[in-house]
Amino acid sequence: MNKKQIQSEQTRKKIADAARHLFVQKGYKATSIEEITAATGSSKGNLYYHFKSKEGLFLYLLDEWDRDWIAKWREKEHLHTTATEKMYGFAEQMVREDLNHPLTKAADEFFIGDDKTCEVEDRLAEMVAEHLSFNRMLIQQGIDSGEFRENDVQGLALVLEALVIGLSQVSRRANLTQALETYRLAIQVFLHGISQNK
Amino acid sequence: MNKKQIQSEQTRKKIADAARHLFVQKGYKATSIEEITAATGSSKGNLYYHFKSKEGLFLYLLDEWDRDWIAKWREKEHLHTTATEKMYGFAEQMVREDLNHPLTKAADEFFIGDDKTCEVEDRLAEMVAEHLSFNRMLIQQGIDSGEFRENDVQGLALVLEALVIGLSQVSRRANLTQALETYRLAIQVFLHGISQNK
DNA sequence: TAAGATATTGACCGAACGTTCAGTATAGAA
DNA sequence: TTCTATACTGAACGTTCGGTCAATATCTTA
Repeated sequence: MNKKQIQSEQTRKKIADAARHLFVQKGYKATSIEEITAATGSSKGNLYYHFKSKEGLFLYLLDEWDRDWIAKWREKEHLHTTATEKMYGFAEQMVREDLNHPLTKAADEFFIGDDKTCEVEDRLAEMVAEHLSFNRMLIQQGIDSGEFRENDVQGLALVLEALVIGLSQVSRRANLTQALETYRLAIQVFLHGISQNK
Repeated sequence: MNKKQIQSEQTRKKIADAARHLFVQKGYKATSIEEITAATGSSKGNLYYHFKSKEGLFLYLLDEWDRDWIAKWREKEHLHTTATEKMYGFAEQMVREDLNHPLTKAADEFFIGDDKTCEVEDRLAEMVAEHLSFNRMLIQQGIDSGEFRENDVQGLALVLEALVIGLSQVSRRANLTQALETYRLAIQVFLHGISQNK
């Protein structure tokens, strides 16, 4: 690869990294192009040379995030045998790789806002569906193995999604160990409940 | 009261209602003053005659919401005897009175955003603390009565808060019956868990 | 009814933001 | 070295938005 191509790709990566960090920290709308370029040191025009638009940049980050997440999950999934273990692993990856990932905060802005492009809307709907499908699979697995009680799987998938989204928001300003603790407790509650009658 | 005063108060209420509806539906930033005035039929200047600023309007809505919520809760609290029943009642009120209340969506925007006034920041921190305190009380009550297993109360309060926040987001585009169902299931899971081993 | 207080209007302002573009710098090809 | 495609710059543009204000309408009071 050319020296120029390498440098170009580095710049692209630099912009993407800075943007990801800012989107995650401040949300989509609250992050300005100017801030992103200020964080990279390169110029506004250069950002638009590498990315079609702000939406396009965000979309790129979503895709990247999605690919990374699934890859990392597949890497570690086999370490967990039971569905219960998988659930804790799921929570752990959520916190470790992903605490405050772009989706949680920014996707919501897109869903509600009226300035979204069809392309983004479709992609987001797709991602939420994937999430719910993932949750359903995880839960169904536990039910099949007898770990979890028979129940409304779709409903539980939704509840789990809600829990994860809420946890991400509540933990946004917490440090990693605190967040991990809260996530673990949440999953523990989700799995075992707090009811006394056993 | 004067005819003029009555009309003025009606206008004020009309603006507040429209603003609440829009904030709840679209979030804080995404809702423009122009939209609010368009929804009320009155003018921009008139809004600024009745409210100090956009932030002031939002703050007013938060206070109003808070007062209403607590009043309604106190009204119905005695109907529930056990902590378990209270928890369901809590969820029901959340959905019925409050599905997508201003706090959930907009408070998050304020917390992260850098354009917040100290006054708003303090008020929001106060409200979150109140929420957690409320949750703690509810949970502690259940533990004292033997309904809930002994556990980390502060942590559980945080988890419950996360659950409620997440549920509100997930249910934003659902109808009331669907939302109620999801909330009930979530509380049921929170209370009893999904684990098989009893 | 006249004067004054109160309520309402909408054009306007300045700042912020996403986006564009004419121009410059640089690395590889010829 | 010269030429060209690629990488990059930053001033400028159009739009949006929160907020202001002088003018006007409406109601109360004396």
